Amino acid sequence: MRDDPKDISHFYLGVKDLFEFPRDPKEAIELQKKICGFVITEDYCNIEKIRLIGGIDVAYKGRGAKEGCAVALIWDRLTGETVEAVYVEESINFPYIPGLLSFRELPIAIKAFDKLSLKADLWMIDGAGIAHPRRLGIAAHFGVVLDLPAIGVAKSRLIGSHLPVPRTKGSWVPLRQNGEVIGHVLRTRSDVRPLYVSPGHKVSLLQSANLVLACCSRYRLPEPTRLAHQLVTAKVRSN
DNA sequence: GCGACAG
DNA sequence: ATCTTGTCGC
Repeated sequence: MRDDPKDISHFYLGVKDLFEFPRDPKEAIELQKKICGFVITEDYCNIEKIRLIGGIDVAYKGRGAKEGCAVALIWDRLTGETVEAVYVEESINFPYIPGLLSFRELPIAIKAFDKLSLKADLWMIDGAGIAHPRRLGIAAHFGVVLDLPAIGVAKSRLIGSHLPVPRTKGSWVPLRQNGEVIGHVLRTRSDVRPLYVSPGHKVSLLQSANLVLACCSRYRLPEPTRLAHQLVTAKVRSN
């Protein structure tokens, strides 16, 4: 159990609400409504100073298996090297329900996060940030709960609509819902399906896209997420 | 009622 | 996410 509330969200919600993961979908939705009000979509640090970026990915053993595996790692943006990586396993009970992904993967993601000894300046999470029905995708939930800057990097769309994205790397178009911009559809590689990037917490819409693009070299996914995915996949299929 | 639907 | 081989292209 945690006992180190540091900001407004922790002060008003308390560790009980923040680290609670209901089994009941109805309760999960109510909790999202309660937490979403604390998401911050403004930059909380100089982009220039962001050097260590964290990445987390979850994998499952078998088809309907309940065993989940997760890798959390910290990638150095300047050297392009992974400075630390940890692996954890845990049974996963909550089912996959569009809109409630965090209640399935956040528990094990936090378990992996806690195992790290180093601290990242920012986190990139597979899935949506505020580009979510209640503006609390897994990346936003992660950010508020841990009080850390986070960005949602989804490989496909959950909600929102957008115009076609130019086919060249670096191009992007806003992702919107009812006129409100909730993220960006970013082309991280020419002629390759774009990514759906949205702020998770303490990062703006513009910087979210800029940072993800800054972490992409020759692959579709940004390095932190790509490397984490590569590691869990290797781990899960070897055991 | 009928589709859509992160991982 | 997961079940799966080869294959087309830069």
